[in-house]
Amino acid sequence: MAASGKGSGERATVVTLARLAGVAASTVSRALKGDPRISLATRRRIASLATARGYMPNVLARTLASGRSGLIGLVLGSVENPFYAELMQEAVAQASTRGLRLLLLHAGAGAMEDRTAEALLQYQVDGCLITSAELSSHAGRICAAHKVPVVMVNRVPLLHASAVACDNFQGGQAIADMFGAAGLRRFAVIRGNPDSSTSLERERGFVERLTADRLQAPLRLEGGSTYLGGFAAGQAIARMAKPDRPDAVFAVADIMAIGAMDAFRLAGLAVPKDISVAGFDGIAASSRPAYDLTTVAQPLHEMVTRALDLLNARIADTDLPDETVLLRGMLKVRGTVRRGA
Amino acid sequence: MAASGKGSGERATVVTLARLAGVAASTVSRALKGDPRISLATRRRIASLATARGYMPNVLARTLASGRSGLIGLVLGSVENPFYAELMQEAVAQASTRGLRLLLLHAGAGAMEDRTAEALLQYQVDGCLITSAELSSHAGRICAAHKVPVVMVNRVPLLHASAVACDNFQGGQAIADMFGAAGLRRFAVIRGNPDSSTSLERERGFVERLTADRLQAPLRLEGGSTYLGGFAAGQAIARMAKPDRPDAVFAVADIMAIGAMDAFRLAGLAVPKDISVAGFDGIAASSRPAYDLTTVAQPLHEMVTRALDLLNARIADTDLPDETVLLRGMLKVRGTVRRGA
DNA sequence: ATGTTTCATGCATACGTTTGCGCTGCTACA
DNA sequence: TGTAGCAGCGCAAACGTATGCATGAAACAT
Repeated sequence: MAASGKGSGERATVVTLARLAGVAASTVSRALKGDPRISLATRRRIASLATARGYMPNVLARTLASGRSGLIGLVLGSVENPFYAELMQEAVAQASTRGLRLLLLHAGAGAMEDRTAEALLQYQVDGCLITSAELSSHAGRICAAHKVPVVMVNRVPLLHASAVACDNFQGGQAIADMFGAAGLRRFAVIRGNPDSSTSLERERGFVERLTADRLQAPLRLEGGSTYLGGFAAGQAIARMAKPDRPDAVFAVADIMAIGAMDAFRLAGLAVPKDISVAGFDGIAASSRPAYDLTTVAQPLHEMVTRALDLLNARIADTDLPDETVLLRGMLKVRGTVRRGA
Repeated sequence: MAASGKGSGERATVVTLARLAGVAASTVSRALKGDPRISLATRRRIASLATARGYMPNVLARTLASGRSGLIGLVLGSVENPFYAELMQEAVAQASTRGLRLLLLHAGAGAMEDRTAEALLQYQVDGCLITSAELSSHAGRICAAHKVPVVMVNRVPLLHASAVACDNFQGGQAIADMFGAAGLRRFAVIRGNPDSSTSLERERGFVERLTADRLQAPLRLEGGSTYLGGFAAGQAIARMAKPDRPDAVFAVADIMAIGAMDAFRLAGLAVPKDISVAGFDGIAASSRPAYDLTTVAQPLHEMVTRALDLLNARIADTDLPDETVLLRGMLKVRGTVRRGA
């Protein structure tokens, strides 16, 4: 049998199908969409012809004619933080079931920004999902100028855009409450990327709740939202004299919490006996027995669903007002926090 | 007024620019490409007009006319293994500098395969990078039928396709040599996904070299290329009575080695004092002080470069024969292997 | 001064699809 | 029997770009 198996050589188009069916190309186009103006009999005939010939619509041509590409730009920052890899995977899976495809764009530094934004326009994306802190303002502005709807994920919008995020503030508070209830009294917070609203909100929720409860204000260490940053912060904490040393550490991202735990372990500090640890995100690694990390898990599936909903609505109606959806994360108390009072 | 309609709100097209420059659209098209047939003066004039108007070519229209989309399909499997996340990031970065964009496709189970393959054709991808074991045969066949060049990364081709991979066999041998030189004598290998040629080759290299050196054939455990699989295998090993227990474990992927190390640690087994461990891939986590894992690092950057080169060549000339590039990995001896003889 | 190149550009058409509008017949109602 | 209404379909014009071929003019050689 021939390499192609199906088609008799040429790629099937609406025109070829039309010729075969003895109708006009427009009829084929409409029939394939189930347009009720075409009789059921004709629709069936064309449909079976299409599958027989292995017809695949040329999405690009459709875009040109209709203005809709079915393409969503997914702008990623670094995926060093596994949370973003998980987010991406979820986005790909859900977009695919909705018949959307993702154009993957990397938001590197500086000059790349323009290239990234260019691509968004050149490929006529219908909308855009942004998960990167750095380029949000620039690309966001460009998208707004060209009427491309934008939804930020895990970010609050700095500009004209909608957003879906976890209620980071509330999550930070929840951690503070939990530490307090466990009888912990000396705190540290490992901060994230200072440009990320997400990190700041988590920290703010934590700190404000401690203050409100008249608990000691936490020591603040920089972690930069990376494993290495968390590790370094953990080392710094481990080096402190016992009386000064915090008995509970909140890292505003799991990946940093994991780094800190590794540092503690290497320094001979036991978790949670000597020091309690909590993170935020609920990445897969947090549930590994080796860490069993207490954390606030982000509702990843729901976040992506809502983000695509928001985007879809704004693609259908460009004039919809911006909207921010805040979803509550789920506190998962696991083994890294000392029990009881 | 209808004739002029110069409103800067209008999206600039070749036609718009042509009208403004007082030339034909074809001249604009050629000028923007730097076609030497157009005089330098005209080219300059049009170029400046284009930037002034913020002209962005419509890639989709270009594709329709020229047949080249500049789009590369990137077919991913699960990114549970961080190696693939790193690979993806590298691919995005390099593709972007070459002016290629990536259409992200997820290779889920079963039914998704068809949807995935459909998308490849519908969006007229110029070529396709496949990193997923499961769907390689199916999607590969479809691509071949439609003359879409395919390059497998980290896979050897089962079918009509080119490929770039690390020399997995040689890497497995290198691990065996290193274990032997360290005086280790009782071995275990934690196997990967049984459908993945990569995993099998690593294992084969390891086993054959041990055999060739008249060393004991290794115990074989299943790890399924996941953290959890590695962890379970580690637990199984840790449960063994000391005299039977291997003194060296080769996990054919770092993520499994890390799982096994966690299991050892939890079981009170010290690495490398009680047991030596080696992995394969060189993922970021392997270099963390908490693991400091001996491994064979894959030349990620080089692999992606070669893969894109292969793809480019086959896009330019569809009749180029398939080619498989094997790159040597780099053995990184770190702290998880007992020193000396 | 005439014929021949070379250069710079325009014309037309193609790519595959969508979509507004118009054209047939047929049915039904008066 | 005439005519309005409607179901079913075709025509043709987009969408933005690329490209083979034709064209006109200038430069060159004869």
